[in-house]
Amino acid sequence: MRIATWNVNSLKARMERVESWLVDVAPDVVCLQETKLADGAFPHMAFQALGYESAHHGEGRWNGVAILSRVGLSDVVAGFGPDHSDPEARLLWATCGGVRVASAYVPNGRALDHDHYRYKLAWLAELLRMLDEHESPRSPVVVAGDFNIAPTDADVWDPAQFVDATHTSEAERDALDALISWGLVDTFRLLNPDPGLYSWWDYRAGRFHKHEGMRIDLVLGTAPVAERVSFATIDRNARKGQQPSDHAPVIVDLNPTP
DNA sequence: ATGGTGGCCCGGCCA
Repeated sequence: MRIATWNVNSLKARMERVESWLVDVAPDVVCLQETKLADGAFPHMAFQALGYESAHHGEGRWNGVAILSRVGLSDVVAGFGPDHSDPEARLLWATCGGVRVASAYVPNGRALDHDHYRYKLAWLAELLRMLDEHESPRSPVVVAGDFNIAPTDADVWDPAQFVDATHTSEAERDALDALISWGLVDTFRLLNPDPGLYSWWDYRAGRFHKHEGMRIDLVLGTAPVAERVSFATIDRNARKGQQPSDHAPVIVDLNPTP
């Protein structure tokens, strides 16, 4: 089973690229972030024509997450569940091919002294609470998306540029470590230990061409998922050419269940 | 160099 995550930075602006990428890469499950669409504008039919069922949780102008699947899509839950509201559309769950999948768009944080940073930390705590209450680390669970956190300094081209900034702060990394301690594994890193592997590059200052980016898009999986990982890559080709997203997709292949 | 680019939708916010 091939599972991928991609922050598309507006599905409306990216739809042609996403469609040709689906044909080329042939993923079984795709988690999308930053669709920037209302639910009524989501192109379910276009994805169905390519063989994918889809679910979307959006609010229009900002945020928006989706899951595409050609291995089944059921038990869809938007956000943190009915009893725990989130003012923004950043989380969507579905069961696909025997795996409980979440598409997550973690808040950016903006700045360490900003309210949005406190929202980011609270949001990550809510995600952990939801995992604790509804999922088991002994079951196949994937949380994939744009975490807006670089797990270590090896995931940042120049850590000095992020001192006193978001994405690398101790509290953010502690929150990510709490998810890992719950029982999630950074599946990409299992097969790709080298530094300098990034999934996001700022549009400005030619960062992509200078290989100056960060690895902030993660496919986290519980042990029953991690032990099936056969291949993992970041699809840098999708960041090239005309009108790319500023993120590249992360692709992880799982062996069949034994 | 406290900018730069690109998305929203058309002035300013957000990443």
